Amino acid sequence: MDLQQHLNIIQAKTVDLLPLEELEVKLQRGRPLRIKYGADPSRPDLHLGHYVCLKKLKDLQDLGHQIIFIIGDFTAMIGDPSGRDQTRPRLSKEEVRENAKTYMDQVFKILDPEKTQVVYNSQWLSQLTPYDIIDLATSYTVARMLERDDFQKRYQNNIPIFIHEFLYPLFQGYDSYAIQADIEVGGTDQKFNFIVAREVQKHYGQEPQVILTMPLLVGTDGVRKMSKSYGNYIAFNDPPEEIYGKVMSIPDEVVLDYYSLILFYDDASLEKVKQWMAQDPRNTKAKLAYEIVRIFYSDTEAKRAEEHFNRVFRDKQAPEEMPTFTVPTGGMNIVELLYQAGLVASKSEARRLIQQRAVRLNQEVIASIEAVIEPQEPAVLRVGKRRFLKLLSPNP
RNA sequence: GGUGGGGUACCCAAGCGGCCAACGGGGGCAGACUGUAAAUCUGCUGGCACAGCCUUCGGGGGUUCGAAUCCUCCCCCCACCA
Repeated sequence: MDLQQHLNIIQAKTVDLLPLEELEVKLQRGRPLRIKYGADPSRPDLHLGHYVCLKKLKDLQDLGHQIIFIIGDFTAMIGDPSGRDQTRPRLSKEEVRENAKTYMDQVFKILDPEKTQVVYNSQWLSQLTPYDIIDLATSYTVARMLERDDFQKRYQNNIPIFIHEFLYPLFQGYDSYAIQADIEVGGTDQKFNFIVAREVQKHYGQEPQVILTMPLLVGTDGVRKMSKSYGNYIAFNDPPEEIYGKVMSIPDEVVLDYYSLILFYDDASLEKVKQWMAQDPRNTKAKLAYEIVRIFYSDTEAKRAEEHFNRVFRDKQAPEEMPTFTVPTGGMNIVELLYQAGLVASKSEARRLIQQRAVRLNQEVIASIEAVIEPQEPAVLRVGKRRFLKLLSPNP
């Protein structure tokens, strides 16, 4: 493979890749590059938004470069309050370890564990003395810190910025120095931090890293970026049917984004998807859903998820598998039953749903909150579109 | 350190002694329509033993027949000044 091909793969789907010249110089040396990726162990649930970067890491790994995964345990133990409203929970060492394990289990669905190095940044950050920290702090100015758009926004909107939040980008930069990163990969929201890292590396006389940012994936609401706190995410650990269903529910406008950033379709292929989308949006999306399930599971699971979806939502049949509940002899009040079976969070919710004609027993709407359900088989209770319960008779 | 403004349900935001489980918007849930898309229309959105009762308006104490609303102390946030 020549340099240009190599570069093309690295460059695919990136937003920033700079400075390009420095990357070329690094590549020309012929040695594997050290690729940094930072993980936040306070949020161990990975979702498709993370996948965009992981896919990039995977491609880099396949090109023979060394992936270095930094678990930001130091930050997690201190409790970084950035990202607005809530103070992040401070985690104990044990919790961090556990989260990190959960995190990496998911990562290794994509990356090759044999070729991935995992390190904890407390290893070096906790060694820093006040002297070291002040020295580190001389590598950047307050004015430049305030350039960061989220700081700027907060500053303008009277949302507090804490001193230590200025320190985090510096620590992140120190991470780059500590592991001698050649490239750092992350979402575009990380660009600022990556730039700070370059300054930090220079401060210590190290060759600065190249910045590689990936687009942020829009969430299932089609509006905001995918994020756990917005509840618009598709998690690595979601069951196959869940992933399939969530993909089917994304707005049409973002289907192309997903083909591009998850499946990494090139421009020519995307053009075809675009046409297909215009003709048959339903199946264009179904294909997407299938492929995404396949990434995290397998062909078999993807097939099963598809069948499940078609059965339940297209053909409006009950799913093959659903939770069960044994109705006691003599019957049970419907409100009580829904609550005890865990289909609703409270009895009030059960009453509301019944009054809204959202509860069905074998296709028949149950309209009265006084209704008593007798043991019978086969019987399927359904709440709304997606909550199902199989009723059983007590064993004689 | 001083002065002024502010903390209300998942989020934003009204209310400023009883008509307040608390206007309105967002989000969410449900129904109709669909491709479980979007858009649109409608209803719901604290709990329970549900024409009633219980808990909720930063925290504690108090005034009152009655407080999210008044007094007091405390905690937190913001702005300006120093």
